[in-house]
Amino acid sequence: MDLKKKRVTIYDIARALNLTASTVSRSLNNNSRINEETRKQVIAKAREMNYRANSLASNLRKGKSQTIGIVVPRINQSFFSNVIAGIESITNEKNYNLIICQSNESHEKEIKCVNTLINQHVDCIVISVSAEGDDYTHLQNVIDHHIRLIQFDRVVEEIESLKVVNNNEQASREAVEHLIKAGYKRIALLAGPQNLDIFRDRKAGYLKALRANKVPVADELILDADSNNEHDAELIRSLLTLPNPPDAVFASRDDFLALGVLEVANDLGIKVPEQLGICGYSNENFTRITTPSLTTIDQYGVDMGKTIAQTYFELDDKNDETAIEIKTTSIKPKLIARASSQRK
Amino acid sequence: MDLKKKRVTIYDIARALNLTASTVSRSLNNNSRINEETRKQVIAKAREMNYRANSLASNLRKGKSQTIGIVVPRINQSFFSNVIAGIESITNEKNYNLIICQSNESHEKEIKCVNTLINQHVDCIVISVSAEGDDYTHLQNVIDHHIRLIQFDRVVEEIESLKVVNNNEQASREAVEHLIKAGYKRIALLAGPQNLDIFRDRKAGYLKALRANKVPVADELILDADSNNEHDAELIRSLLTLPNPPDAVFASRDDFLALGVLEVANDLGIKVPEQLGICGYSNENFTRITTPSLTTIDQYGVDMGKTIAQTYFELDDKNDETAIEIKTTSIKPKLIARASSQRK
DNA sequence: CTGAAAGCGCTTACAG
DNA sequence: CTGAAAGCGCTTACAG
Repeated sequence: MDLKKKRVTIYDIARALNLTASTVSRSLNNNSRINEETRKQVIAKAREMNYRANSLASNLRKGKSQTIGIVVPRINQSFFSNVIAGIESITNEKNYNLIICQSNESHEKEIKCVNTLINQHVDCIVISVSAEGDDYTHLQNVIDHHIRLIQFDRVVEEIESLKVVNNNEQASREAVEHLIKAGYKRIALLAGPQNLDIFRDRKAGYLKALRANKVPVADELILDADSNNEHDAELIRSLLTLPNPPDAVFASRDDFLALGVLEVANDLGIKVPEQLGICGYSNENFTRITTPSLTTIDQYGVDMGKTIAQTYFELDDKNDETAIEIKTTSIKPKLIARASSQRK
Repeated sequence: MDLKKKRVTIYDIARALNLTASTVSRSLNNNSRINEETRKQVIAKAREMNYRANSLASNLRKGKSQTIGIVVPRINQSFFSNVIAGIESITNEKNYNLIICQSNESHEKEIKCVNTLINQHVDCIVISVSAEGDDYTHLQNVIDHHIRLIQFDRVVEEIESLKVVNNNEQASREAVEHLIKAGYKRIALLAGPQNLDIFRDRKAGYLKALRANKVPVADELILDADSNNEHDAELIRSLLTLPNPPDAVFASRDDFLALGVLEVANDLGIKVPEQLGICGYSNENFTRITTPSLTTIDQYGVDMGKTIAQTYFELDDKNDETAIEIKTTSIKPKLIARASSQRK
């Protein structure tokens, strides 16, 4: 006993107007040569009957969905929500839809998201991979199903796709040189999960900065933080209570880790920035409002998002699958020097 | 010249196995009485051929999409991202998909989001309306198209749908009574846009608290803040520089406004909490880390999200459209008293 | 347990 | 400019 009334279809409109579904469809999509009079009638009747197109049907027929799927670790981190906003600003004009999914940093969930998007026949999948995991056949799968793949920020090098990234190595190098210039001598690195390229690059930038400035590299000052905030405090505490502790920390994983450093330092009675300099990564909103405010690196998320969408539409215009250059677009991030890294 | 190879369909699998599409479909959906041997063969072959179901087709055929659409003002505000996380935790188990849209506080964009979701044939739309706007025919439209509508937090009373809300009046009353008990005497209210129920309720709670405690109501201490952060600073400055200024502010719109109060106070050299008490709303992540930390109200976003999803599935189980009670579930929010409201 | 057939709501060559 | 017909990839009553 299904009481649901059925929705109005183009056939209902056609019947009401003594036309065929073909004509109704053409009128609604203001496509080919249609009598202007007919079109107006159809549009009016459609409105009157409160008609809504069935995207499932039209997408199935057309073989494309005008939809872009986005997979990010977390939608509520500034960087990712900025990228999403950037993408949206472009797709809105083009009347494309966005399906946003979050992997919650779980590799398993990420695979699920990607598979769902493949099933939904999205035209493009935009992804920044989760910290876990090392098997990327699900990304290859996207390509194999003829869906455009665009990776950003946390990209998997060996998967051949369009990529939009920051120059992480350079930004990290600048950040560490900034700390050196501020007079810090024992600069620790809290690195992100080293299975991801971006975090390896940041570590490389750190090492280059030290070497270029003849600052000795101390292995005990280099620690890997996983993506799980719960373990941050212990890790930081172990670092700051070393017999010969650091006088600065570059929390290259993200600002949440930098905030953790600030909090543990407060806890231990270590003065920031006098006794300890801190630099984070990502320019999260909160970095501006801590005391002292946190030095960090802005990744230009909105610009990255726009670039991603533009890249997609450029290729879509060409529509020539053989000619895709697997190009990587790099955006230069910017050091935001604030109080946490400036000794009086 | 379309070079796209076509995807594998159930017909391809059927052909490879000398079966019919019917049998393949049944095997893949492990539905009815299918020979276990056949099923195993089909599954194996599907995997071998890298088959992916076409959700567009199956949803079109089934007339439902196992998808829930969510429309929120902003995905990167703690409260909304918590609600989304809560919904996700339930829908994940049930293998439902989520389409997340943000209205960016624009009424026009909200209408566009809702219409897109209607066209996509989602089974349910979960929405918290934007601050702008007073015409809600787009919500009525959802119902008219036999899509389940669930409103939360910022609900429109006159639209008959399921609603999951906080008791805003009570929470606000408690917040203001907390300020009174802390010794503040001239408590200002920065209210949110008064076209929305929740902000009217919060104002009502404020007024009740004052009256119940025989604190005089001063009209010049009650200001409406719109949803646009850009105007906050001026508004706050005008309030704090009154000839007879307030000694506390309840920023009932949200914590961003409370943060603005803290910043303007710092600017003006007004000491918080000694000279000025502050209370915000929503328990944004950053409220914990300001100096002083901000008193606020936790809305239990994750719980609200879970309740929303559970409510949907309960009704879905009944599947009896006539018997829907248009019930409203209310969740009691909780005052989080921190340093910004506690005089030494 | 399996097959043949219809149909979900569209769009689009093909005719006229 | 409009119509008739096929088909997108599935699912599901109806037979057997």
